[in-house]
Amino acid sequence: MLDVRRLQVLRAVVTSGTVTAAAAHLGYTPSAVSQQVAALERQAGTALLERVGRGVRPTAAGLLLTEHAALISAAVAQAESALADLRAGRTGRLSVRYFATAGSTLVAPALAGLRAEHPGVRVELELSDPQDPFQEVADGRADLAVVVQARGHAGDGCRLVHLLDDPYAAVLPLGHPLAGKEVIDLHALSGEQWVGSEPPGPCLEPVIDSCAAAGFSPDFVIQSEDYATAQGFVAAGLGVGLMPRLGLRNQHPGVVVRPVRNPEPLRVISAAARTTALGQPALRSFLDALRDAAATGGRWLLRSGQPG
Amino acid sequence: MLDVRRLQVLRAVVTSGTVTAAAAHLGYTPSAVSQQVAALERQAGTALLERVGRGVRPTAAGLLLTEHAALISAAVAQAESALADLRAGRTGRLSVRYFATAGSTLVAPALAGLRAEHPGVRVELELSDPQDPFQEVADGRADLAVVVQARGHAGDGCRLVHLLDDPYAAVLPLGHPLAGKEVIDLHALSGEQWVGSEPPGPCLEPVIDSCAAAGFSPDFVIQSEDYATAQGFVAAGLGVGLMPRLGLRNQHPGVVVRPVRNPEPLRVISAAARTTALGQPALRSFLDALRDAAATGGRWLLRSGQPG
DNA sequence: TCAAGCATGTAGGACAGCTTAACGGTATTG
DNA sequence: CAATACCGTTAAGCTGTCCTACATGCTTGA
Repeated sequence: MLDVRRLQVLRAVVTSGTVTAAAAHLGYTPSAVSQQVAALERQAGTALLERVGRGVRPTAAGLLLTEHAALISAAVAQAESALADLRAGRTGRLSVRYFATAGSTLVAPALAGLRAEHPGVRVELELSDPQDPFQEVADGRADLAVVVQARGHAGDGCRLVHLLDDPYAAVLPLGHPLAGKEVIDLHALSGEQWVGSEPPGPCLEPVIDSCAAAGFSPDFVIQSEDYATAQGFVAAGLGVGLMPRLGLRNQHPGVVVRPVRNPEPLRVISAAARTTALGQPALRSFLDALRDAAATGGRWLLRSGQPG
Repeated sequence: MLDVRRLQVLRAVVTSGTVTAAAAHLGYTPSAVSQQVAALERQAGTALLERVGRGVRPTAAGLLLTEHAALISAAVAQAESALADLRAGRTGRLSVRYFATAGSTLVAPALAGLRAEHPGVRVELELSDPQDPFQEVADGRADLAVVVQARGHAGDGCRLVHLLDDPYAAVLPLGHPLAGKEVIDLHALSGEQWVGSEPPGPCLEPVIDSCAAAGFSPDFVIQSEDYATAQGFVAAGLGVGLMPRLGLRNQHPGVVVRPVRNPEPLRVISAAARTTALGQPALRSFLDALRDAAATGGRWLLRSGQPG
């Protein structure tokens, strides 16, 4: 196998014309260069330089290897350039997992911010069950996930970045007796029939826990899978519901939304990424953009919390 | 600058999947491989491998560098292949110098032989003044020269390979008094008017020297530059000449050619090549072909020497 | 819980590679 | 034509690199 380093030395000699000039150019002594070329000749099995007068001239084999050395050097330079691009975030891939209600408020503006800062980064978005995108991140199948923080989840080489506290609100049909109140005490809903709006998981937990804290257990008469459908059930008078604010940005005309207290259920929305991947500029940029989006989104949540 | 050797180690790890397997494949210990990758990570400024469970997984940067390592490896392999082709004589360039009368008898058949054995070798033929193609060979402007050996020419890093002794013959006009003899004594031409057939140089020297040995100095009444024209002058009755057999393969109808003796002038035709270039298979093959052509050409010279 | 396998550190020794110094050869200059 | 300066090469010596042997931490399967 030819030694690439020695090929570069040969190239320096051939382009410089003399061993001494090449040595000066490389920061070596002429002796070192001469020895390197001699070693390369031993590897190649052929003379590569011919002494002529006071200097040297490449043989046919030497010229051939010099040309190829240039090609190899270009390939290495290309690798370095690609690596630099990747390190600087000018290129690369970012695999992002998110869940439905986080899409429009958090992911979409964050993606716009990333695109502005790192146009060369290709983002692969995938809607995921909110249950365990952790594993996908930890396994490396994804680089970042927007998740609803569950109780037991201590990061597994993963770093959780807090984005937003998403409060749940009461969703009542128009004309419901409690619709007149500005803020609803959670216990006031204890006797109602309930429309469930999410499958068991981290999004349902705050509801169950808060109701338990208020001293009752909700009586689900129907179970929906998404908040739009659940609002339809509420509007149809099947019952009341508790839904997170992020799921209520598109509000059904047949329902009223009221803040809840004592306690106010919350779900914590975070971003998860591998600790090792945290150095990537593109990922950091996306995280920052997510935080920005969460801040503005949070302001909107607060405003909508006080209906006027 | 990225170390190419370490890139290959990284590639082995990524393709093998584990450090241990890569080490076994490379003939190293896992520790050595791990250290090499660590050093490469230091050079690259980024993590390239991530520990996952019991093995390792390449990061985005690691995967990128692995792909580029494959490209670089291919470039090196191509260089090695090209070098092997050159060494084996499957490719390359051969710059050949020759002089006019050697062309048809020596160079042409030799070239055919070379083509049969090394079809990939490109030959650059150039008609040269026969005076000093030595310098062109020594300087590397040519790889091989067919030359007329001069007296003082001790090779200057050049090797001379004897090809042919080319005897001079007397060229007489039809009806010349000496045309009836089978063999002509050189001294018999001492009183004649002479047609010179070559400029001063290694081809003229044997004529001058032989005449001096025969006790006279030729009286040139006209000087030609080539043998065809010189034969025309002889046929026109301007005088007699001494021309080498190789220059008489195309014989003018108005002349007769007779062998000469006491002494018989000779020019020695050799091939010159740099000693350092003597290892090239293509050059050796061409030299062998030249010797073959000289042998068959020599037989022809002998036959034509005894006109029937 | 134990054992096997993997990756990764640490210490030590072998090797490669660079430097210094000296030599043979070549072109330039007086 | 002699002297000089320059170039490439070689030998000897030393420093740094790199690999091995061994130990450790960690993960997975029995």
